[in-house]
Amino acid sequence: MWKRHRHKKCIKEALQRAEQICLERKCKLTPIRKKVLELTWKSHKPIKAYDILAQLSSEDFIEKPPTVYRALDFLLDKNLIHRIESQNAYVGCNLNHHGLDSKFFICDACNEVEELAESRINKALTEASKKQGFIPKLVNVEIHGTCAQCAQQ
Amino acid sequence: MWKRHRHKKCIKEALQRAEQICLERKCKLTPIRKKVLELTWKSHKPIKAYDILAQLSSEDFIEKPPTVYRALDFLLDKNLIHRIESQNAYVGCNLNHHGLDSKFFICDACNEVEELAESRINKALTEASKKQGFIPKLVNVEIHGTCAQCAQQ
DNA sequence: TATATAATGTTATAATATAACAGTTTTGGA
DNA sequence: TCCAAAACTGTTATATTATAACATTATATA
Repeated sequence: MWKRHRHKKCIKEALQRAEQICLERKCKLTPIRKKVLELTWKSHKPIKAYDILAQLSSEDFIEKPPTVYRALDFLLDKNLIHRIESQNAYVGCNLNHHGLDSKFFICDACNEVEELAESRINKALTEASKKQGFIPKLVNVEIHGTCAQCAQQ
Repeated sequence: MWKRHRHKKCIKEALQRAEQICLERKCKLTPIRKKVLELTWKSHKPIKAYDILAQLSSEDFIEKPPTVYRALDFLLDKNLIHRIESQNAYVGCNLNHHGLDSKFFICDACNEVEELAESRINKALTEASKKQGFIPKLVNVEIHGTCAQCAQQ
């Protein structure tokens, strides 16, 4: 995704953020939830629920779908991960979501996903909503195409 | 969705557009495809593949999943319908898509969907892409919330 | 320590989608 | 016209994604 991207730092920061948010919201980052969060951060490619399942079962965890979906639901609720709707897959999030909007660039070549925090888009969406009399609660934007790295090649 | 909305007109126009597009693109709006298109236009609420299946089987059509998914794929390819990713459901489209972008208001109260043709949003998306060096091919925007009609009540 | 709440375990099944191959219809060219 | 290719549809089976429902265990706190 990015040149000279130190991914271990991403993961570490994500886990620290998660701990922080769980403190604030008085909930627990249990071993399963933590492990699932780590797996969504394994790379910047979205991971599928049943792939998470497979990874868990290759370790000491119990390997039934509800286990995974519960952990995913927990993490989604805390905005620690997002669901990429067009792929039925999940990816870690390191943004602070004030509004409930998520916007992604999804590279169809390398499958990496990058989340945007772009207020211009939000502004345009808000204005379009107002014009229509629509009251927005939750926004999801998925932009498929080719990322800068893949485009160079 | 809209006050005094004459829905039969929507359906009629959608079918005419479909015939037109099939002429231009030298493909056929077969009875199954036409029927599936009509079902996506039954209302402005997205319809699920297996609900289409159920409706088909209550008529003279064959009722197997591939039949439906093939028709849906055909219609999606021609931009005659769209898939609402957050609902695994399908809805008719009456816009002319120049770029491959689709943007929806989805009312969580009445479940009706309205498609936007809003160039300001496209512009913001294009600019954000350029800034990131990302080459967009296909954009999907789903805005959940409350529509004007439902908000009044 | 009792007990309520949260979290996890377990079984089963629902909902969504596609692979693979067989048969039929349509189309366009010899 | 008739043949071959392409497009379309039929059919069986199965893959993929997700949840319902209830049992058990851990944790927090009165």
